[in-house]
Amino acid sequence: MVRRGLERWVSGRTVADVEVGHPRAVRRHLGGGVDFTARIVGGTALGARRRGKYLWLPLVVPGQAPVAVVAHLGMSGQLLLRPPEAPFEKHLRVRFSFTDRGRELRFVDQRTFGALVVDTIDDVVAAHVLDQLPRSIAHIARDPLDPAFDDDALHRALRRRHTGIKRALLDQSLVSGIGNIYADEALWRARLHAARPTETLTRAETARVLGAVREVMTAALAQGGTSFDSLYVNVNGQSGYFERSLEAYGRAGAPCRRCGTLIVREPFMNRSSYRCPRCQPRPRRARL
DNA sequence: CAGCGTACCTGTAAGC
DNA sequence: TGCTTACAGGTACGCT
Repeated sequence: MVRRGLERWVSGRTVADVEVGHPRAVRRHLGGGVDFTARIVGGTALGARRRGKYLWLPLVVPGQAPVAVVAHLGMSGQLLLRPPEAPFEKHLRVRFSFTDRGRELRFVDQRTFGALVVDTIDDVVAAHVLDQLPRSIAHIARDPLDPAFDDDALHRALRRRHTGIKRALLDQSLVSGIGNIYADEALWRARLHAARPTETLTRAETARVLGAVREVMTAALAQGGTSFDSLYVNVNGQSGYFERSLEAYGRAGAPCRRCGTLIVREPFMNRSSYRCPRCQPRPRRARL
């Protein structure tokens, strides 16, 4: 959704100036804010791409190798398209203005977990810039809704791993786009415990998990989608999804909508997991 | 090297 | 009422 909005609003436009208002927003850019700006001013955006939780804008800069502005929105990040005269948002971190003096792109991020990087794109034939992955996210796997996602390869990768299924689902190098909430929802649907060892997963179980992940992502996408009909690119695609469809996440003490057993909350990696103790019993050999 | 724990940050909500 | 503490989230890095 955000990607589509970006594509529509930013494609073909040339960056006039960049203002980095908060150094933390570019902390993963090695050259710092000055270099971040220098590398993209004068560059023209070719489109907008996404992989997992990352978005990027491939840019052609005259006299330079193509680059990409790579964004991770973290939990609270937004990319907004605002008139230049619009008052600054409280948590405005980075501002991109364009030579056409139209709407500027603003990166707004309350909790500062999001980050922007200017990255190189390897081995580029100019015509294929849009197909290349920026270097910094070369390790990010496809998401399960990607037509090129390989279900069988994931199954084999899981069987090779020695960890719990929830940890694996959160590992963006195995499968991308899944966070704590989607993981809990998918595991509830697939009736699997978070600590189920990945090396013992059957083909049918992997298929069940993948099917569940796809259902959750599709539902979230459908409900989050409403937010982008306004003139800005909104990101908080979960707001609508939160209200209705959650079956496990955040429902501690509430009855499981399949069997009525009370959902429990358990500590997991310094945060929480939610599950139905009856539908998702702890496996004899658990890997958390 | 694979797997696991933790720091990073800030607003909200619960607890005293 | 006002202060303190816990919690939420994804990633990168350090340790075993």
